[in-house]
Amino acid sequence: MGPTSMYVTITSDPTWALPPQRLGSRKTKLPETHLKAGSCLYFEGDPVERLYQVKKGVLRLTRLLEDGRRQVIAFGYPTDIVGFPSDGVHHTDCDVLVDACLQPYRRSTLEDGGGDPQLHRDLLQAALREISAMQDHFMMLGRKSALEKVASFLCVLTDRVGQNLGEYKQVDLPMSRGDIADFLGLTTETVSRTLTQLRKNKIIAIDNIHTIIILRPTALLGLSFGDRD
Amino acid sequence: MGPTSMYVTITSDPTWALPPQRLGSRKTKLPETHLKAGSCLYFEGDPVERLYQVKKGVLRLTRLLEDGRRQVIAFGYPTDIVGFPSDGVHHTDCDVLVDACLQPYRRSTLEDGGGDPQLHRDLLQAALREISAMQDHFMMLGRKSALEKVASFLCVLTDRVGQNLGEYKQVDLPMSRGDIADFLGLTTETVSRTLTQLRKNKIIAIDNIHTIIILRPTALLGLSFGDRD
DNA sequence: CGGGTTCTTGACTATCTTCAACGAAAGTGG
DNA sequence: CCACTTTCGTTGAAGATAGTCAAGAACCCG
Repeated sequence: MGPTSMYVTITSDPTWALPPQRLGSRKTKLPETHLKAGSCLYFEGDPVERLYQVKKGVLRLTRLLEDGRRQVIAFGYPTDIVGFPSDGVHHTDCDVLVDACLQPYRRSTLEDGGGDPQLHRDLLQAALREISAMQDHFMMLGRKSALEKVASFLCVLTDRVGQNLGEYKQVDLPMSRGDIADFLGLTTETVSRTLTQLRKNKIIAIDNIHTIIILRPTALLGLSFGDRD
Repeated sequence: MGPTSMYVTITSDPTWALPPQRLGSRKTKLPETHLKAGSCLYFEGDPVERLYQVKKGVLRLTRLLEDGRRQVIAFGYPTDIVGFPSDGVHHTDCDVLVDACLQPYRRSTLEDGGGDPQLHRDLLQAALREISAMQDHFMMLGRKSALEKVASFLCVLTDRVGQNLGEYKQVDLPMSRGDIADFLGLTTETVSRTLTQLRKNKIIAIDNIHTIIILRPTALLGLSFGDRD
């Protein structure tokens, strides 16, 4: 997947496979930012000074409704870019889930090039990929069942940051069940039950709360598309 | 709301109120395109040659899952811009719901300026607004009830293209109930029943299938946020 | 008109949520 | 380092919301 925040979406688009590891040229590069888990990068409504490419760690982008309902918009993993402005301000909160290292870019680089045309192009492409990725996520939120959502989530995360263990795969879930629920439009209870169901069907194993072993990757992928279990 | 496709989202962002009616300067402008209802502007997977600003009419952007499930991504109303590319191809289908007149722009204008910096900036801003609007729509799809979704939909559409009739308002729904359902992540039956419920509670009146009168705009807005009816 | 599509309505069902309890894990202060 | 507290995760039972299936009504188009 490309240099844009992570959406849990099954896409077979092969052009996403090779994200540029380093954007633009090196002139007047801003220093990297290091942030501890639990800290906050920005809040909804803050004026945008910088965009950030995640180098290490995991971020969480959220939006809140007045009555407290919450939607996790995306998780930001390495190579992702977060902080696209709209009318000059942030439209999500952004918190750090896992100690992070971020490369900041000036907002002006996105908006008028700011003397680095290559970086300008890269940031724009990242924004366009973001739009496409969000469209995929619409399908997930609007049209998939709880099982399909959770299966999709595990598949995408495993593809991006999982490890191969022979025929099995393993993936770390640094976020809480509540975060996953708010990302998928479910409740924590439903996420928990769905994981249990996958475990009982021997599709996955739950090594510890934050570490999932994918016992049958192909079966899980099938479930994410709605194949009968 | 700004020059980006319509998402049904309640946002109080005041900066969205004044979309530029004409983007960029006039040099080498492409001729407007006229399309009949029922025709198709592009399909998912088509290479992107042009972006389009809707001048008149209504477009529908959709995405399909292999098994036929469908998600309407957005409806395109006048001032909206549709057709943002990702990796050079379209990621939705785009059909015409109401006879449309479109202003095309070269893809290169978005991607490298193409000799018109102002237009380049405007298109980029439209893309960034699109991201923000989609984030709002996530909240709708993931966290709102059927009643809240339908109420939100009516409110946003009325704000954008409704007419004032004294204390009442009126709005045209050129799309089918199925389109609304696929936009909101519901079934046609649920959309229909929810409209009936609003009618029975005297919040709206259904003049004809495609014309809704908002009898109590404030009450409807309340429902869209989850106030008790 | 007449036939096909779309919309509405009803009865029933399934899925997911809610509420509640319990257990496990993690954080805190002695 | 351990006991205490709190948060987080799992599970169960009950309930609500929205989906499914089916039929009839309204609308549209030739």
